[in-house]
Amino acid sequence: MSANSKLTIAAHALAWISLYQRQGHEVATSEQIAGSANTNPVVIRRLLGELRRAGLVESRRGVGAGWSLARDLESMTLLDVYEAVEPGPLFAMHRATPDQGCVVGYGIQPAMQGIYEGIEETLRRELARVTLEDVLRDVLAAPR
Amino acid sequence: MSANSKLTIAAHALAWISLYQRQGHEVATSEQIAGSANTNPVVIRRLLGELRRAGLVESRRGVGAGWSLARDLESMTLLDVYEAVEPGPLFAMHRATPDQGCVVGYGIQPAMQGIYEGIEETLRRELARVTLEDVLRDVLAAPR
DNA sequence: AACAGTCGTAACACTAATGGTTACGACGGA
DNA sequence: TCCGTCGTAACCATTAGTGTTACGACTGTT
Repeated sequence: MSANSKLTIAAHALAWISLYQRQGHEVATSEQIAGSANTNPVVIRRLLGELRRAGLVESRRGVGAGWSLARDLESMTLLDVYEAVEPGPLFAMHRATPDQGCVVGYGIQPAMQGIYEGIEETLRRELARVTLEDVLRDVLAAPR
Repeated sequence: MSANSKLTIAAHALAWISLYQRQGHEVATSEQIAGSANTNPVVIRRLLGELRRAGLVESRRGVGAGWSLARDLESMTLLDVYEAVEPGPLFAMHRATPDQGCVVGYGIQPAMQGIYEGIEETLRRELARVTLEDVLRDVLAAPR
């Protein structure tokens, strides 16, 4: 499947910002976060831009600019982040419309759509059970 | 996320083969299935080849060749199909190793891996709850 | 023995998504 | 006015999925 690390990087960025703020700083820069995540600052800015549209973070411009949390980590779940950065459904239908004259071709899409909806709902429930505060706690619990 | 229709096409093919066999035919050809799914026979052969490796279907060669089910649809779940056609994990880690000198960079991967494992286990449980017989029933239940 | 139909698979092209990089204008505090 | 950072466009590289052509391998039939 997709080698999609957006959810991981987003969680990384949120945990980093929160920890940095707890150390007394007001905002974190995309360059600092990119250094920790070992990627490019533009990648971080793009990703945090999506999180800002979802109301999870805020950004300040000008000198002394950077990113800060818009809400408490406790109130943010992986589902919030997932919906902010992952647009489409988990499973896709046929690329081309199947043969509507065939019984299977006619009925397969409604059948699979119903099944997929149930599965994705379960996935969302699982993602909603994990807060970013949980993530940060797990991060700090890693053995040295 | 990934526009990945392999699971859908695989379910389509299995339902089609089963229905065709219930009508008295021994084997279905990749060309027939491709006609119903509106795709190329080679795509179907590749996909069914993966299902054969997983023990879900069998193929016969020579004249009068084609594909047949290796097991009853009742004993096949979407998880069997999913594992046969989807290789990797649902969520990926960072492309490049994060900064191991940073607390977050050091702890993020074990933390996310633990979380992701739980979520994927839930996904597998959901997929295992749906048999291909369920899928075929839903297909035939589509209103005309 | 030859033929014909179908699988098995390699090779290639096309598309879309993701991620990395450079560049540069916009913004706002000093 | 200057400087640091965001916002965003543009482009490239890589990868995965899909569609297509081609052709050898296999096997029942004639």
